[in-house]
Amino acid sequence: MTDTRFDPSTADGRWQRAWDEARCFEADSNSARPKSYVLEMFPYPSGRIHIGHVRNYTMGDVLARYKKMRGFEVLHPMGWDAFGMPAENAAMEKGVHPGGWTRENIANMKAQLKRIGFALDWSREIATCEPDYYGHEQALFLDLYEAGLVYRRQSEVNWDPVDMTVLANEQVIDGKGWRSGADVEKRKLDQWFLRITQFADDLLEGLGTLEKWPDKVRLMQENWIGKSQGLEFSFTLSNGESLPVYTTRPDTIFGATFVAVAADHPVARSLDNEAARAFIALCKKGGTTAAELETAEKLGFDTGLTARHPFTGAPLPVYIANFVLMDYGTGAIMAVPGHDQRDFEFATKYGLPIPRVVAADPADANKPFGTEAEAGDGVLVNSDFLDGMAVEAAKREVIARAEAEGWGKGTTVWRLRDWGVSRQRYWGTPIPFIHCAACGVVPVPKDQLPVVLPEDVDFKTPGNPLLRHSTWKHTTCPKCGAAAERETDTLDTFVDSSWYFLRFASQPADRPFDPEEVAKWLPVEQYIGGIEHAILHLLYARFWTRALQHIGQIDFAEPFASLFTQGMVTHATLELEYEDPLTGEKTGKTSYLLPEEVEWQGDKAFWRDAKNNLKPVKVGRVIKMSKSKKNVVDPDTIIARYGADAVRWFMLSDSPPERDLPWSEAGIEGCWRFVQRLWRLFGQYDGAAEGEDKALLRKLHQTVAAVAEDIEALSFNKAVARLYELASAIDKAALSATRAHAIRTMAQLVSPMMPHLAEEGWVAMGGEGLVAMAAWPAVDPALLVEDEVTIAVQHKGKLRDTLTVAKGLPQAELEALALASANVQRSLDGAPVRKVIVVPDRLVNIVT
RNA sequence: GCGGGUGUGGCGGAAUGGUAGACGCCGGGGACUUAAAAUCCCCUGAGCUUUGCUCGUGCGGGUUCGAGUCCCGCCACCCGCACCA
Repeated sequence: MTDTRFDPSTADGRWQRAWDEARCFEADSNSARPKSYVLEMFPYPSGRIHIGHVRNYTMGDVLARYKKMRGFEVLHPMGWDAFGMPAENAAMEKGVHPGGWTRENIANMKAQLKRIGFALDWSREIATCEPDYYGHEQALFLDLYEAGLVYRRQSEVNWDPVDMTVLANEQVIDGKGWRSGADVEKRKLDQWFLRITQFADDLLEGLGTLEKWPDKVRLMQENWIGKSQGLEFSFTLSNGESLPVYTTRPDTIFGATFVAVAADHPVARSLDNEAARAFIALCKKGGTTAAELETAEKLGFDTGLTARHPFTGAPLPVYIANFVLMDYGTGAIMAVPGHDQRDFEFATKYGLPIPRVVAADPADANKPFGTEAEAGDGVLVNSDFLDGMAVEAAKREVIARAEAEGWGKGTTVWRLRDWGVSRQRYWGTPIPFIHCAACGVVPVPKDQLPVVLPEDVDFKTPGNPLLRHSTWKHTTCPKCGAAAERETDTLDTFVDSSWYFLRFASQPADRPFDPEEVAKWLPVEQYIGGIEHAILHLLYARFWTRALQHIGQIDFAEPFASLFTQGMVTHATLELEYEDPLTGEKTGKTSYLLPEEVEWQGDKAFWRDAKNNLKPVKVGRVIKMSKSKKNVVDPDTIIARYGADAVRWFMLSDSPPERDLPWSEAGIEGCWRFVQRLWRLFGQYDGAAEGEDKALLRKLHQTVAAVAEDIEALSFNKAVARLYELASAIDKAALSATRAHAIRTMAQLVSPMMPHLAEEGWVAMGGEGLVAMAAWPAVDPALLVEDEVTIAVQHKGKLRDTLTVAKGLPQAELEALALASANVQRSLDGAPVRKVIVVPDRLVNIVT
């Protein structure tokens, strides 16, 4: 066999073509094998595959290839989350068409993915921006409309008054539009909503069945749904009107010292008062995000109205407050400054009283507050009939009294809000409705779908091109035939990603999916993606699946049986300080460098200038790779240099997959060396060698079992460590039939991770067919157990000695051996033994 | 601000409440070579009075024969917050 180096530049492409020709990775839904659906979150086609994608898809690929070797019929598809803002930004900045830009990006990224050797079923590829995808989405949207799950109402958006356009939250920077720099305003528009709140309880309950989801994601979703029990009641205002409020802390009702309403609350808007209008206008400034609202300084406006306290009859001042949300509860609150931080800050600012009604101990009833509210548990004080009660009992008591006296009732309130899906943008799925002056809002008949986006649009003027288009929106009413206008809002791209996993299972031309095929493949056995999707995407996909179940199109509620959230790929930032070209002095200005532009000497980085001088480079913090910081590596560059397998191996090594992975030149070099080391090992395969090596055989079987276990647990870093150990054991072993067998088995074991090298070695060692199609090696359980164990001997909890003994040695013998140890005797130094703890096959701890 | 997570040698990390630091990287020493690259072997948490002892898993407490692991209180960093995907 050859002793030259493994050459990925020729081998990678050769095997990628071989897999394509054998159509290895096309899923056959008629197969009798057990099925396994492995899915990674599909990418946005930004133009280039990011190293984070490589990590994500390598993990899924290892699992998919492994499952195939274990005899499963594997569905491992790939597609493109192809609608969204970046395409429109590119159109505005570079004058390209969003569709052309997106499709070109898809072609580039697909070629990149192919070069990494992923075992993907490209015959099922989808792009959400094509009418043969989004047309079916429009049909599903109409189905949900018929089921009463779609409605329209007014909702706030970020409005840029200079660009005359709606801004996304990320386009609002410090309350100003990112392009215009103008102060952003909140503006109300008629928008489309999905009734996700109808499934709130169900989505919450369903979390309990998702045993293979990370606890943290389930907890985040639970908190997001935010089920709370509270009291809804109405204050009578001094003008005679009634003001409904909702509180989750009815127990603290005697601590209420004021009432606050949202800026867009009817009570606020009805004030005939210049100062009030000015204050409401002030509240309209700034963005719409929760983070912004909650960190902004608490501001209020005294309406002059008072509200009558339901128990004491005291008049409480009514404020308009910028921290009260119209979307949650009733848009009005009873404020209890002692026991709510926001109310506390507000009361402090406006000099309102802060009484204590909950104390850790009844004796602390008049203990003053520090600089913060106390939201914790305790006993009610200063609260009339509630005094002495625990918080929970007091909540029940107040609700019971309110209900008995008829002025309020116990209510369940959800933090979860309905899903606003309207986007005032071009590059998205057109919402299939028509506005008719006579008939109102009319759905587009299904036989007229898809409503296709016009291609002839321009982005020279700001705003939605669909609104400006000369013909597109003009149509006729499907009901009365009169002239009418199309809806110009498009759907949130989260809608596109809420059902793509169904379309992968089957792609009929006349329907969104074939229910029988979906039943065969779904739910997804393993879903892999970033933690940043823990709430929105995953909750919306769960909702959409439930909605389809609700209308009888599918018969399961949860799309993803098992979820894994992987960490990011990170790298230090590299900064070079400019020097004045004439004087050579530092200018204080710096620029970021790409990792490939620096040279390392130990942990110091340098940049080589045009005159071949080395300039020191400042190595910054290790952070998520981002284009703006230039701390990125391009998958194509490193694959060209090291081959796909070394890159794949790096993605799996060292860092646990759920944690961040710091990219390093030294690390990828190490992976490259291991690729070559395995290649040399394959070269040592000798099919004619004789003799058994029991120790190596044991190590081999232990490794096969452990690697299988690690891959199934997605603990790739541990599997990698095991394979390093096995490689070292084989290296050290003398020539034998066992050694040859182990070398050949190694090709199978690394095949999910380094498939090109594995194929090349497999064929060189006379393996039949493709190793990608070979079976996973069998394990002999008898070879997994060791017959000797090492026992730790401790005295005073510290290690004093170790003993190597036969497995299963009785406790009394272990104890005797431990006490006989010279190290133990020296440590004991004659002290009397009080107690000996023996854990069989593990340790002996002597207590004195 | 609210919700969630993470923290172990110079670095990435391993460790069913039971020998902390597996495995890899970096570094040091050696072999091979005219030389280099490549490769192979050995060493590599800190300190000390070095057959061994002490300290050591972000910080401060606690439970336990025994704590990286369990409990309480902090600190730092990361993710999400509903129109980025």
